[in-house]
Amino acid sequence: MRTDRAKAPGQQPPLTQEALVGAALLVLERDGLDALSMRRVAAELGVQAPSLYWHVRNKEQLLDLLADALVADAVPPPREGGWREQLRAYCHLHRRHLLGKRDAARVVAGRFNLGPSLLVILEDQLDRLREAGFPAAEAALTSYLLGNYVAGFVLQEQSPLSAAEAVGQATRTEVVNAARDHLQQLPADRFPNLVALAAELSEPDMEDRFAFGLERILDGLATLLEPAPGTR
Amino acid sequence: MRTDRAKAPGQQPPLTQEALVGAALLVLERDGLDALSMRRVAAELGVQAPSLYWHVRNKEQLLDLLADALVADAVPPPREGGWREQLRAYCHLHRRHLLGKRDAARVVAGRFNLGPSLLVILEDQLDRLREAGFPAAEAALTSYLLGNYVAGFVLQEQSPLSAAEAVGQATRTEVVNAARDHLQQLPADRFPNLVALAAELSEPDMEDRFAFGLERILDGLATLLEPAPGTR
DNA sequence: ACCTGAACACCGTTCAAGT
DNA sequence: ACCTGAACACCGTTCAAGT
Repeated sequence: MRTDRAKAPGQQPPLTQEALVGAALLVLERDGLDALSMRRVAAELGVQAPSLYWHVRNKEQLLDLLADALVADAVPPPREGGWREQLRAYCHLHRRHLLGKRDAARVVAGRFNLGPSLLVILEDQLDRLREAGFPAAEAALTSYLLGNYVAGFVLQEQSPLSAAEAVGQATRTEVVNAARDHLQQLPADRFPNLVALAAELSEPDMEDRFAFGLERILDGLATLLEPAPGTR
Repeated sequence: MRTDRAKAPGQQPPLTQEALVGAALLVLERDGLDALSMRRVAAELGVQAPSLYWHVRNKEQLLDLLADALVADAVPPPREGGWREQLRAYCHLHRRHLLGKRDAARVVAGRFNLGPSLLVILEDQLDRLREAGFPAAEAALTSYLLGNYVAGFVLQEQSPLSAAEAVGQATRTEVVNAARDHLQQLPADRFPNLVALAAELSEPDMEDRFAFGLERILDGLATLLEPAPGTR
């Protein structure tokens, strides 16, 4: 085997943080997060693993940098329409963006690092929110809420449904069917709702689920911004 | 060293899935998720690592079981007050419950396995939602939304703020202060909102953030259930 | 300043072999 | 049926040593 070295033909590009992140992006996309090791990133650069530690404190820091790189090429929606339309577009784009990159949500979710790319997005979002009339504190809270919602949702969405699927021993629809059957065969006296809603619960139309949650949040933000007539 | 064996004085309790899960819970609470290895769980049971594979397909399956065990002792809120109060209480309890167990959100979030304990909670939630007048499909979507929100939120909340904190080289307030300073020193012409909102963005009053998002969601569900007067 | 070799202390998982 | 020993193919990280 011995594929460790001589893999990258030209290793003239100097080893920098950006080079590490580029290699990490490549490994992530090609091999997935579980296979993303320091050794493999190093091999991608034609270098030994310990060399990376000169440019990066540890793997966690590399993952922080990777997370920021994953949102670097996100494209904000056009600045037209009301704040609702803009936030909706923002979230749908963000979801699509994460879904387009392998294991992206697993890297991004639960990682609070204010990298340069994220700062640009955050600034843009806050600006739109302020312009829409959101007070400062509420704008910050809203931005956090939306980012959290999208990342958390896609995390679920990108995760294997079960250990069986993760290991490739069952396809996604097999798992879904098994789940529905399982729910339907529960004792109807103890779990009437699960039995009745077996299909809705097990068949994950993620598009619908995402839109549902997002519209609830947008509605909630609307009543915050424009309280219902007669409330004040 | 050799602490592998003879650690558990009585290994008479037969090796079962429940025993594995119990040991895994113990290791998780004591050593954290990063230290939760098959070998360590086995050691906890006075047994060799390969033995576990007789009772469990692989580590993923053990984590699935662990995730369900983590919500097994969740206590649903009292069944009094309107649906809003009940859902609010549900989510706050769920958050507190996850926060109370080390790395719990990291195990639970992004893992969709319908274990027995989760089924009980789901049934109870659906029942309350149906009783409150939610149509079947909306009840299922709402339950998913809330579960996703809480798990995703706590995942962020329980995660280290940066690689520095993870490695114990900086305290949480040090990281927060550094983040605030970083935001404040950004060029004010390009990042006016980040500079202005530096404090709000970097000082994470997680209690507030959680409540804010939750109230928005509840408001959104309210307008779904009881459309604003004059809308129809 | 930057990279390598060798090593340490681990991993998850398989599989023949034991009982 | 259930557990062990030994092994395979890996990990992240440190550190002296090289250039």
